[in-house]
Amino acid sequence: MGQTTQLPCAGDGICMLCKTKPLEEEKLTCKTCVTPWHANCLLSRPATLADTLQWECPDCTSLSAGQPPVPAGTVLVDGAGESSNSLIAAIRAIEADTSLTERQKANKRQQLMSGKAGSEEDDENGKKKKIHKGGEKDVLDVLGGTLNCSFCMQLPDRPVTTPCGHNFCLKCFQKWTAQGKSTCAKCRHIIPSKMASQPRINSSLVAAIRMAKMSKNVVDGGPSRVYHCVHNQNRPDQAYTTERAKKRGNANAASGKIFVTVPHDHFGPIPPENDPIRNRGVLVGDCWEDRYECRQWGAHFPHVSGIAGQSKHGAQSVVLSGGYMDDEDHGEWFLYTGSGGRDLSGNKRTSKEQSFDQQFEKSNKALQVSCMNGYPVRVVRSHKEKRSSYAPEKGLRYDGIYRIEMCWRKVGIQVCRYLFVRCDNDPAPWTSDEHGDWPRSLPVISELNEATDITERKESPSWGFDDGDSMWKWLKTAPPSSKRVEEVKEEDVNTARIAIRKAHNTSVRDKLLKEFSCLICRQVMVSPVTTPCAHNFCKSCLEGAFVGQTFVRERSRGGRSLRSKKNVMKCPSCPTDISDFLQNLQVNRELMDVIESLKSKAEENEDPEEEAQEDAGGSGGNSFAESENEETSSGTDIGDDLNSEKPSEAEGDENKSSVEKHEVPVPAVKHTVKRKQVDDGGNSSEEVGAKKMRTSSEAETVDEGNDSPSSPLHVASENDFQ
DNA sequence: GGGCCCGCAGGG
DNA sequence: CCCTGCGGGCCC
Repeated sequence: MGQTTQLPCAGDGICMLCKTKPLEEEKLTCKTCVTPWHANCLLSRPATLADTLQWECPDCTSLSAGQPPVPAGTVLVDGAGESSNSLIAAIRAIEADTSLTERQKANKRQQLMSGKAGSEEDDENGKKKKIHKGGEKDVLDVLGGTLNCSFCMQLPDRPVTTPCGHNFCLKCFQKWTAQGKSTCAKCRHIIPSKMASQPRINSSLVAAIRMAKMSKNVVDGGPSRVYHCVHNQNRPDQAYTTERAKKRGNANAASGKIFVTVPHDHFGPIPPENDPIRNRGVLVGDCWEDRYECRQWGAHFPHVSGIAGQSKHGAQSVVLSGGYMDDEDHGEWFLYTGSGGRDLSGNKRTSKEQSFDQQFEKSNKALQVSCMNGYPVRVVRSHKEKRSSYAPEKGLRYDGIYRIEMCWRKVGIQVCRYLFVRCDNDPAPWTSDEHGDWPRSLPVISELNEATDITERKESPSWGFDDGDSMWKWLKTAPPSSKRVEEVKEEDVNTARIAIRKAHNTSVRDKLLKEFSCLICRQVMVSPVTTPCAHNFCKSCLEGAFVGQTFVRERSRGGRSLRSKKNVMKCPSCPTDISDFLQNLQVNRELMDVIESLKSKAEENEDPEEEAQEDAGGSGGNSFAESENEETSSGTDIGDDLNSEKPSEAEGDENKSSVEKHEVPVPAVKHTVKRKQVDDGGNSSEEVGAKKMRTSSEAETVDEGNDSPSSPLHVASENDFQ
């Protein structure tokens, strides 16, 4: 794997693409990052000696311009040519301005990207005005650039945090480690190898940057619909702390109630009108504990299969969960492998080895149909995809709409392959951008050179970017559904809505709490530390959590290490061993500064939250109310209310009764599960399975309580492609 | 952490 | 009705 893109030479000088050590004259050094590259493996090489000296590598080109280099012959995704031309032209103009220093150029580029520029093309297009109302002094101004990534000197994009508390862009960090560097670029502390190989995005910092960018709005209690993704990931890992986690038995559970009213063959986003319970639809960043919950909210219906689709109709959604080793995830685009070709004998559901060829049939055909028609495909990422930096820490997360731009069959044991490219109006959960996707050019896929059955879309896509509206939408009518939709009872909707609103809160302090609570003390973090697994705690809380346990240092007695497995100290939020990290806790000063700054801003404007709450209430927003989650889970509020009306209803032998009766917002659907009996004779008492229960409490993702129509696409700014 | 195996849902 | 499947719990 890893053959798709262009890669530099590693620390040992070996080209990461062709794995050979290039001759001196085959080496190209980037003028910006000084990384060596193998010229023979580049898609386009500088033509003259002068060009060679001024050569900028593909990474830097894409980092600075937010756009990958576009080699000759690259297909442009629709719209890119038109709409982003002016932006690209503006970037080129900056680059060409010899009166500017590199630093000034970077600043200008950043302004351009973040929509603050107020420059020519704003007026030209007249559609990029909204976000920054005037030049108010926001949190970022106050911080004066301390948050910037020390590689690119810009706000960290997809921020990752080293155990020593320093923050970088994921891309910059990866480039650093790819050169064989194993120490922090800022303080030279050692970077643990696991973090170097699998850096995880620090979702609190994503939130911090988003809030800082929009700090004016935050204080207004204003829109922040993009946050909901974050705190969900950053919540304590209930699987290790609560009763619910100890409960077992979802393995063979029946599906719970579907809470949305879209048919199973519905294409595109789940809109608010099909979400009678929350009236907000499924938003980018929504998280679920498992595939059952994901299914209940309509993001992806099949509970084992990774592809939802019908060969005649098209595919509606996919899940990325690492089931196929060839998959490659670059966030805004990824390569997906079709299903099939595996030996499932022995009553298996999955298998690792690809034992025979796949064909474009069934689900694989469905994906191909979606490719050819340019249908929107919902994408859900699972924590089980361990190799991706974009995977959520736990559970599953809705990452928005993608389109399949091409598909083909790969050589070897033939598998169907699909190139997915993001095209959603909301920003991806890992960016701190305020805007969604802008049409982008396709990445270069090297495996295509040896591919067969290459399929590309011939006609215009059904889902595309409308230049007039500056947004992605249906350009053709959506394919009609052939499935029936289950209704949701009116009174249940109302009951649920009231219950949800009860748990709703929108004060600034609550928002800070949601995003920045320490997972131990549940207060807004003081002196935050970020673990290598990207969880955040107060320094003192984390220290306190292990105070009873004496850490046995790694010294040996009689040659034998004292630290056995039992002495390993696990992150309070996940099973990661953080023993080493605990030995030398470093505060994430940059995160701390943002939080402090936001906090003091919030305190300045303490009052106006009441009205804001009123307004927001109308949209039926809800929130997690996560701070009480352990004792009285937020969902139980709802469940209890409803259950008290209908006590012990689904108690019965037929497990599907409640489903068929549409006991709607009952978040807890009960069902029985038969357990396999292991030989020992007639013990009838145990053999009928235990009652299993699924609650939806974890499925309630946060809504910032604001669906104000002013939210949408703001500035057209270019998204970093890879 | 790896292997095993189950019911269930959905496509055809 | 049969076949498939990027889950999930459990046991080791």
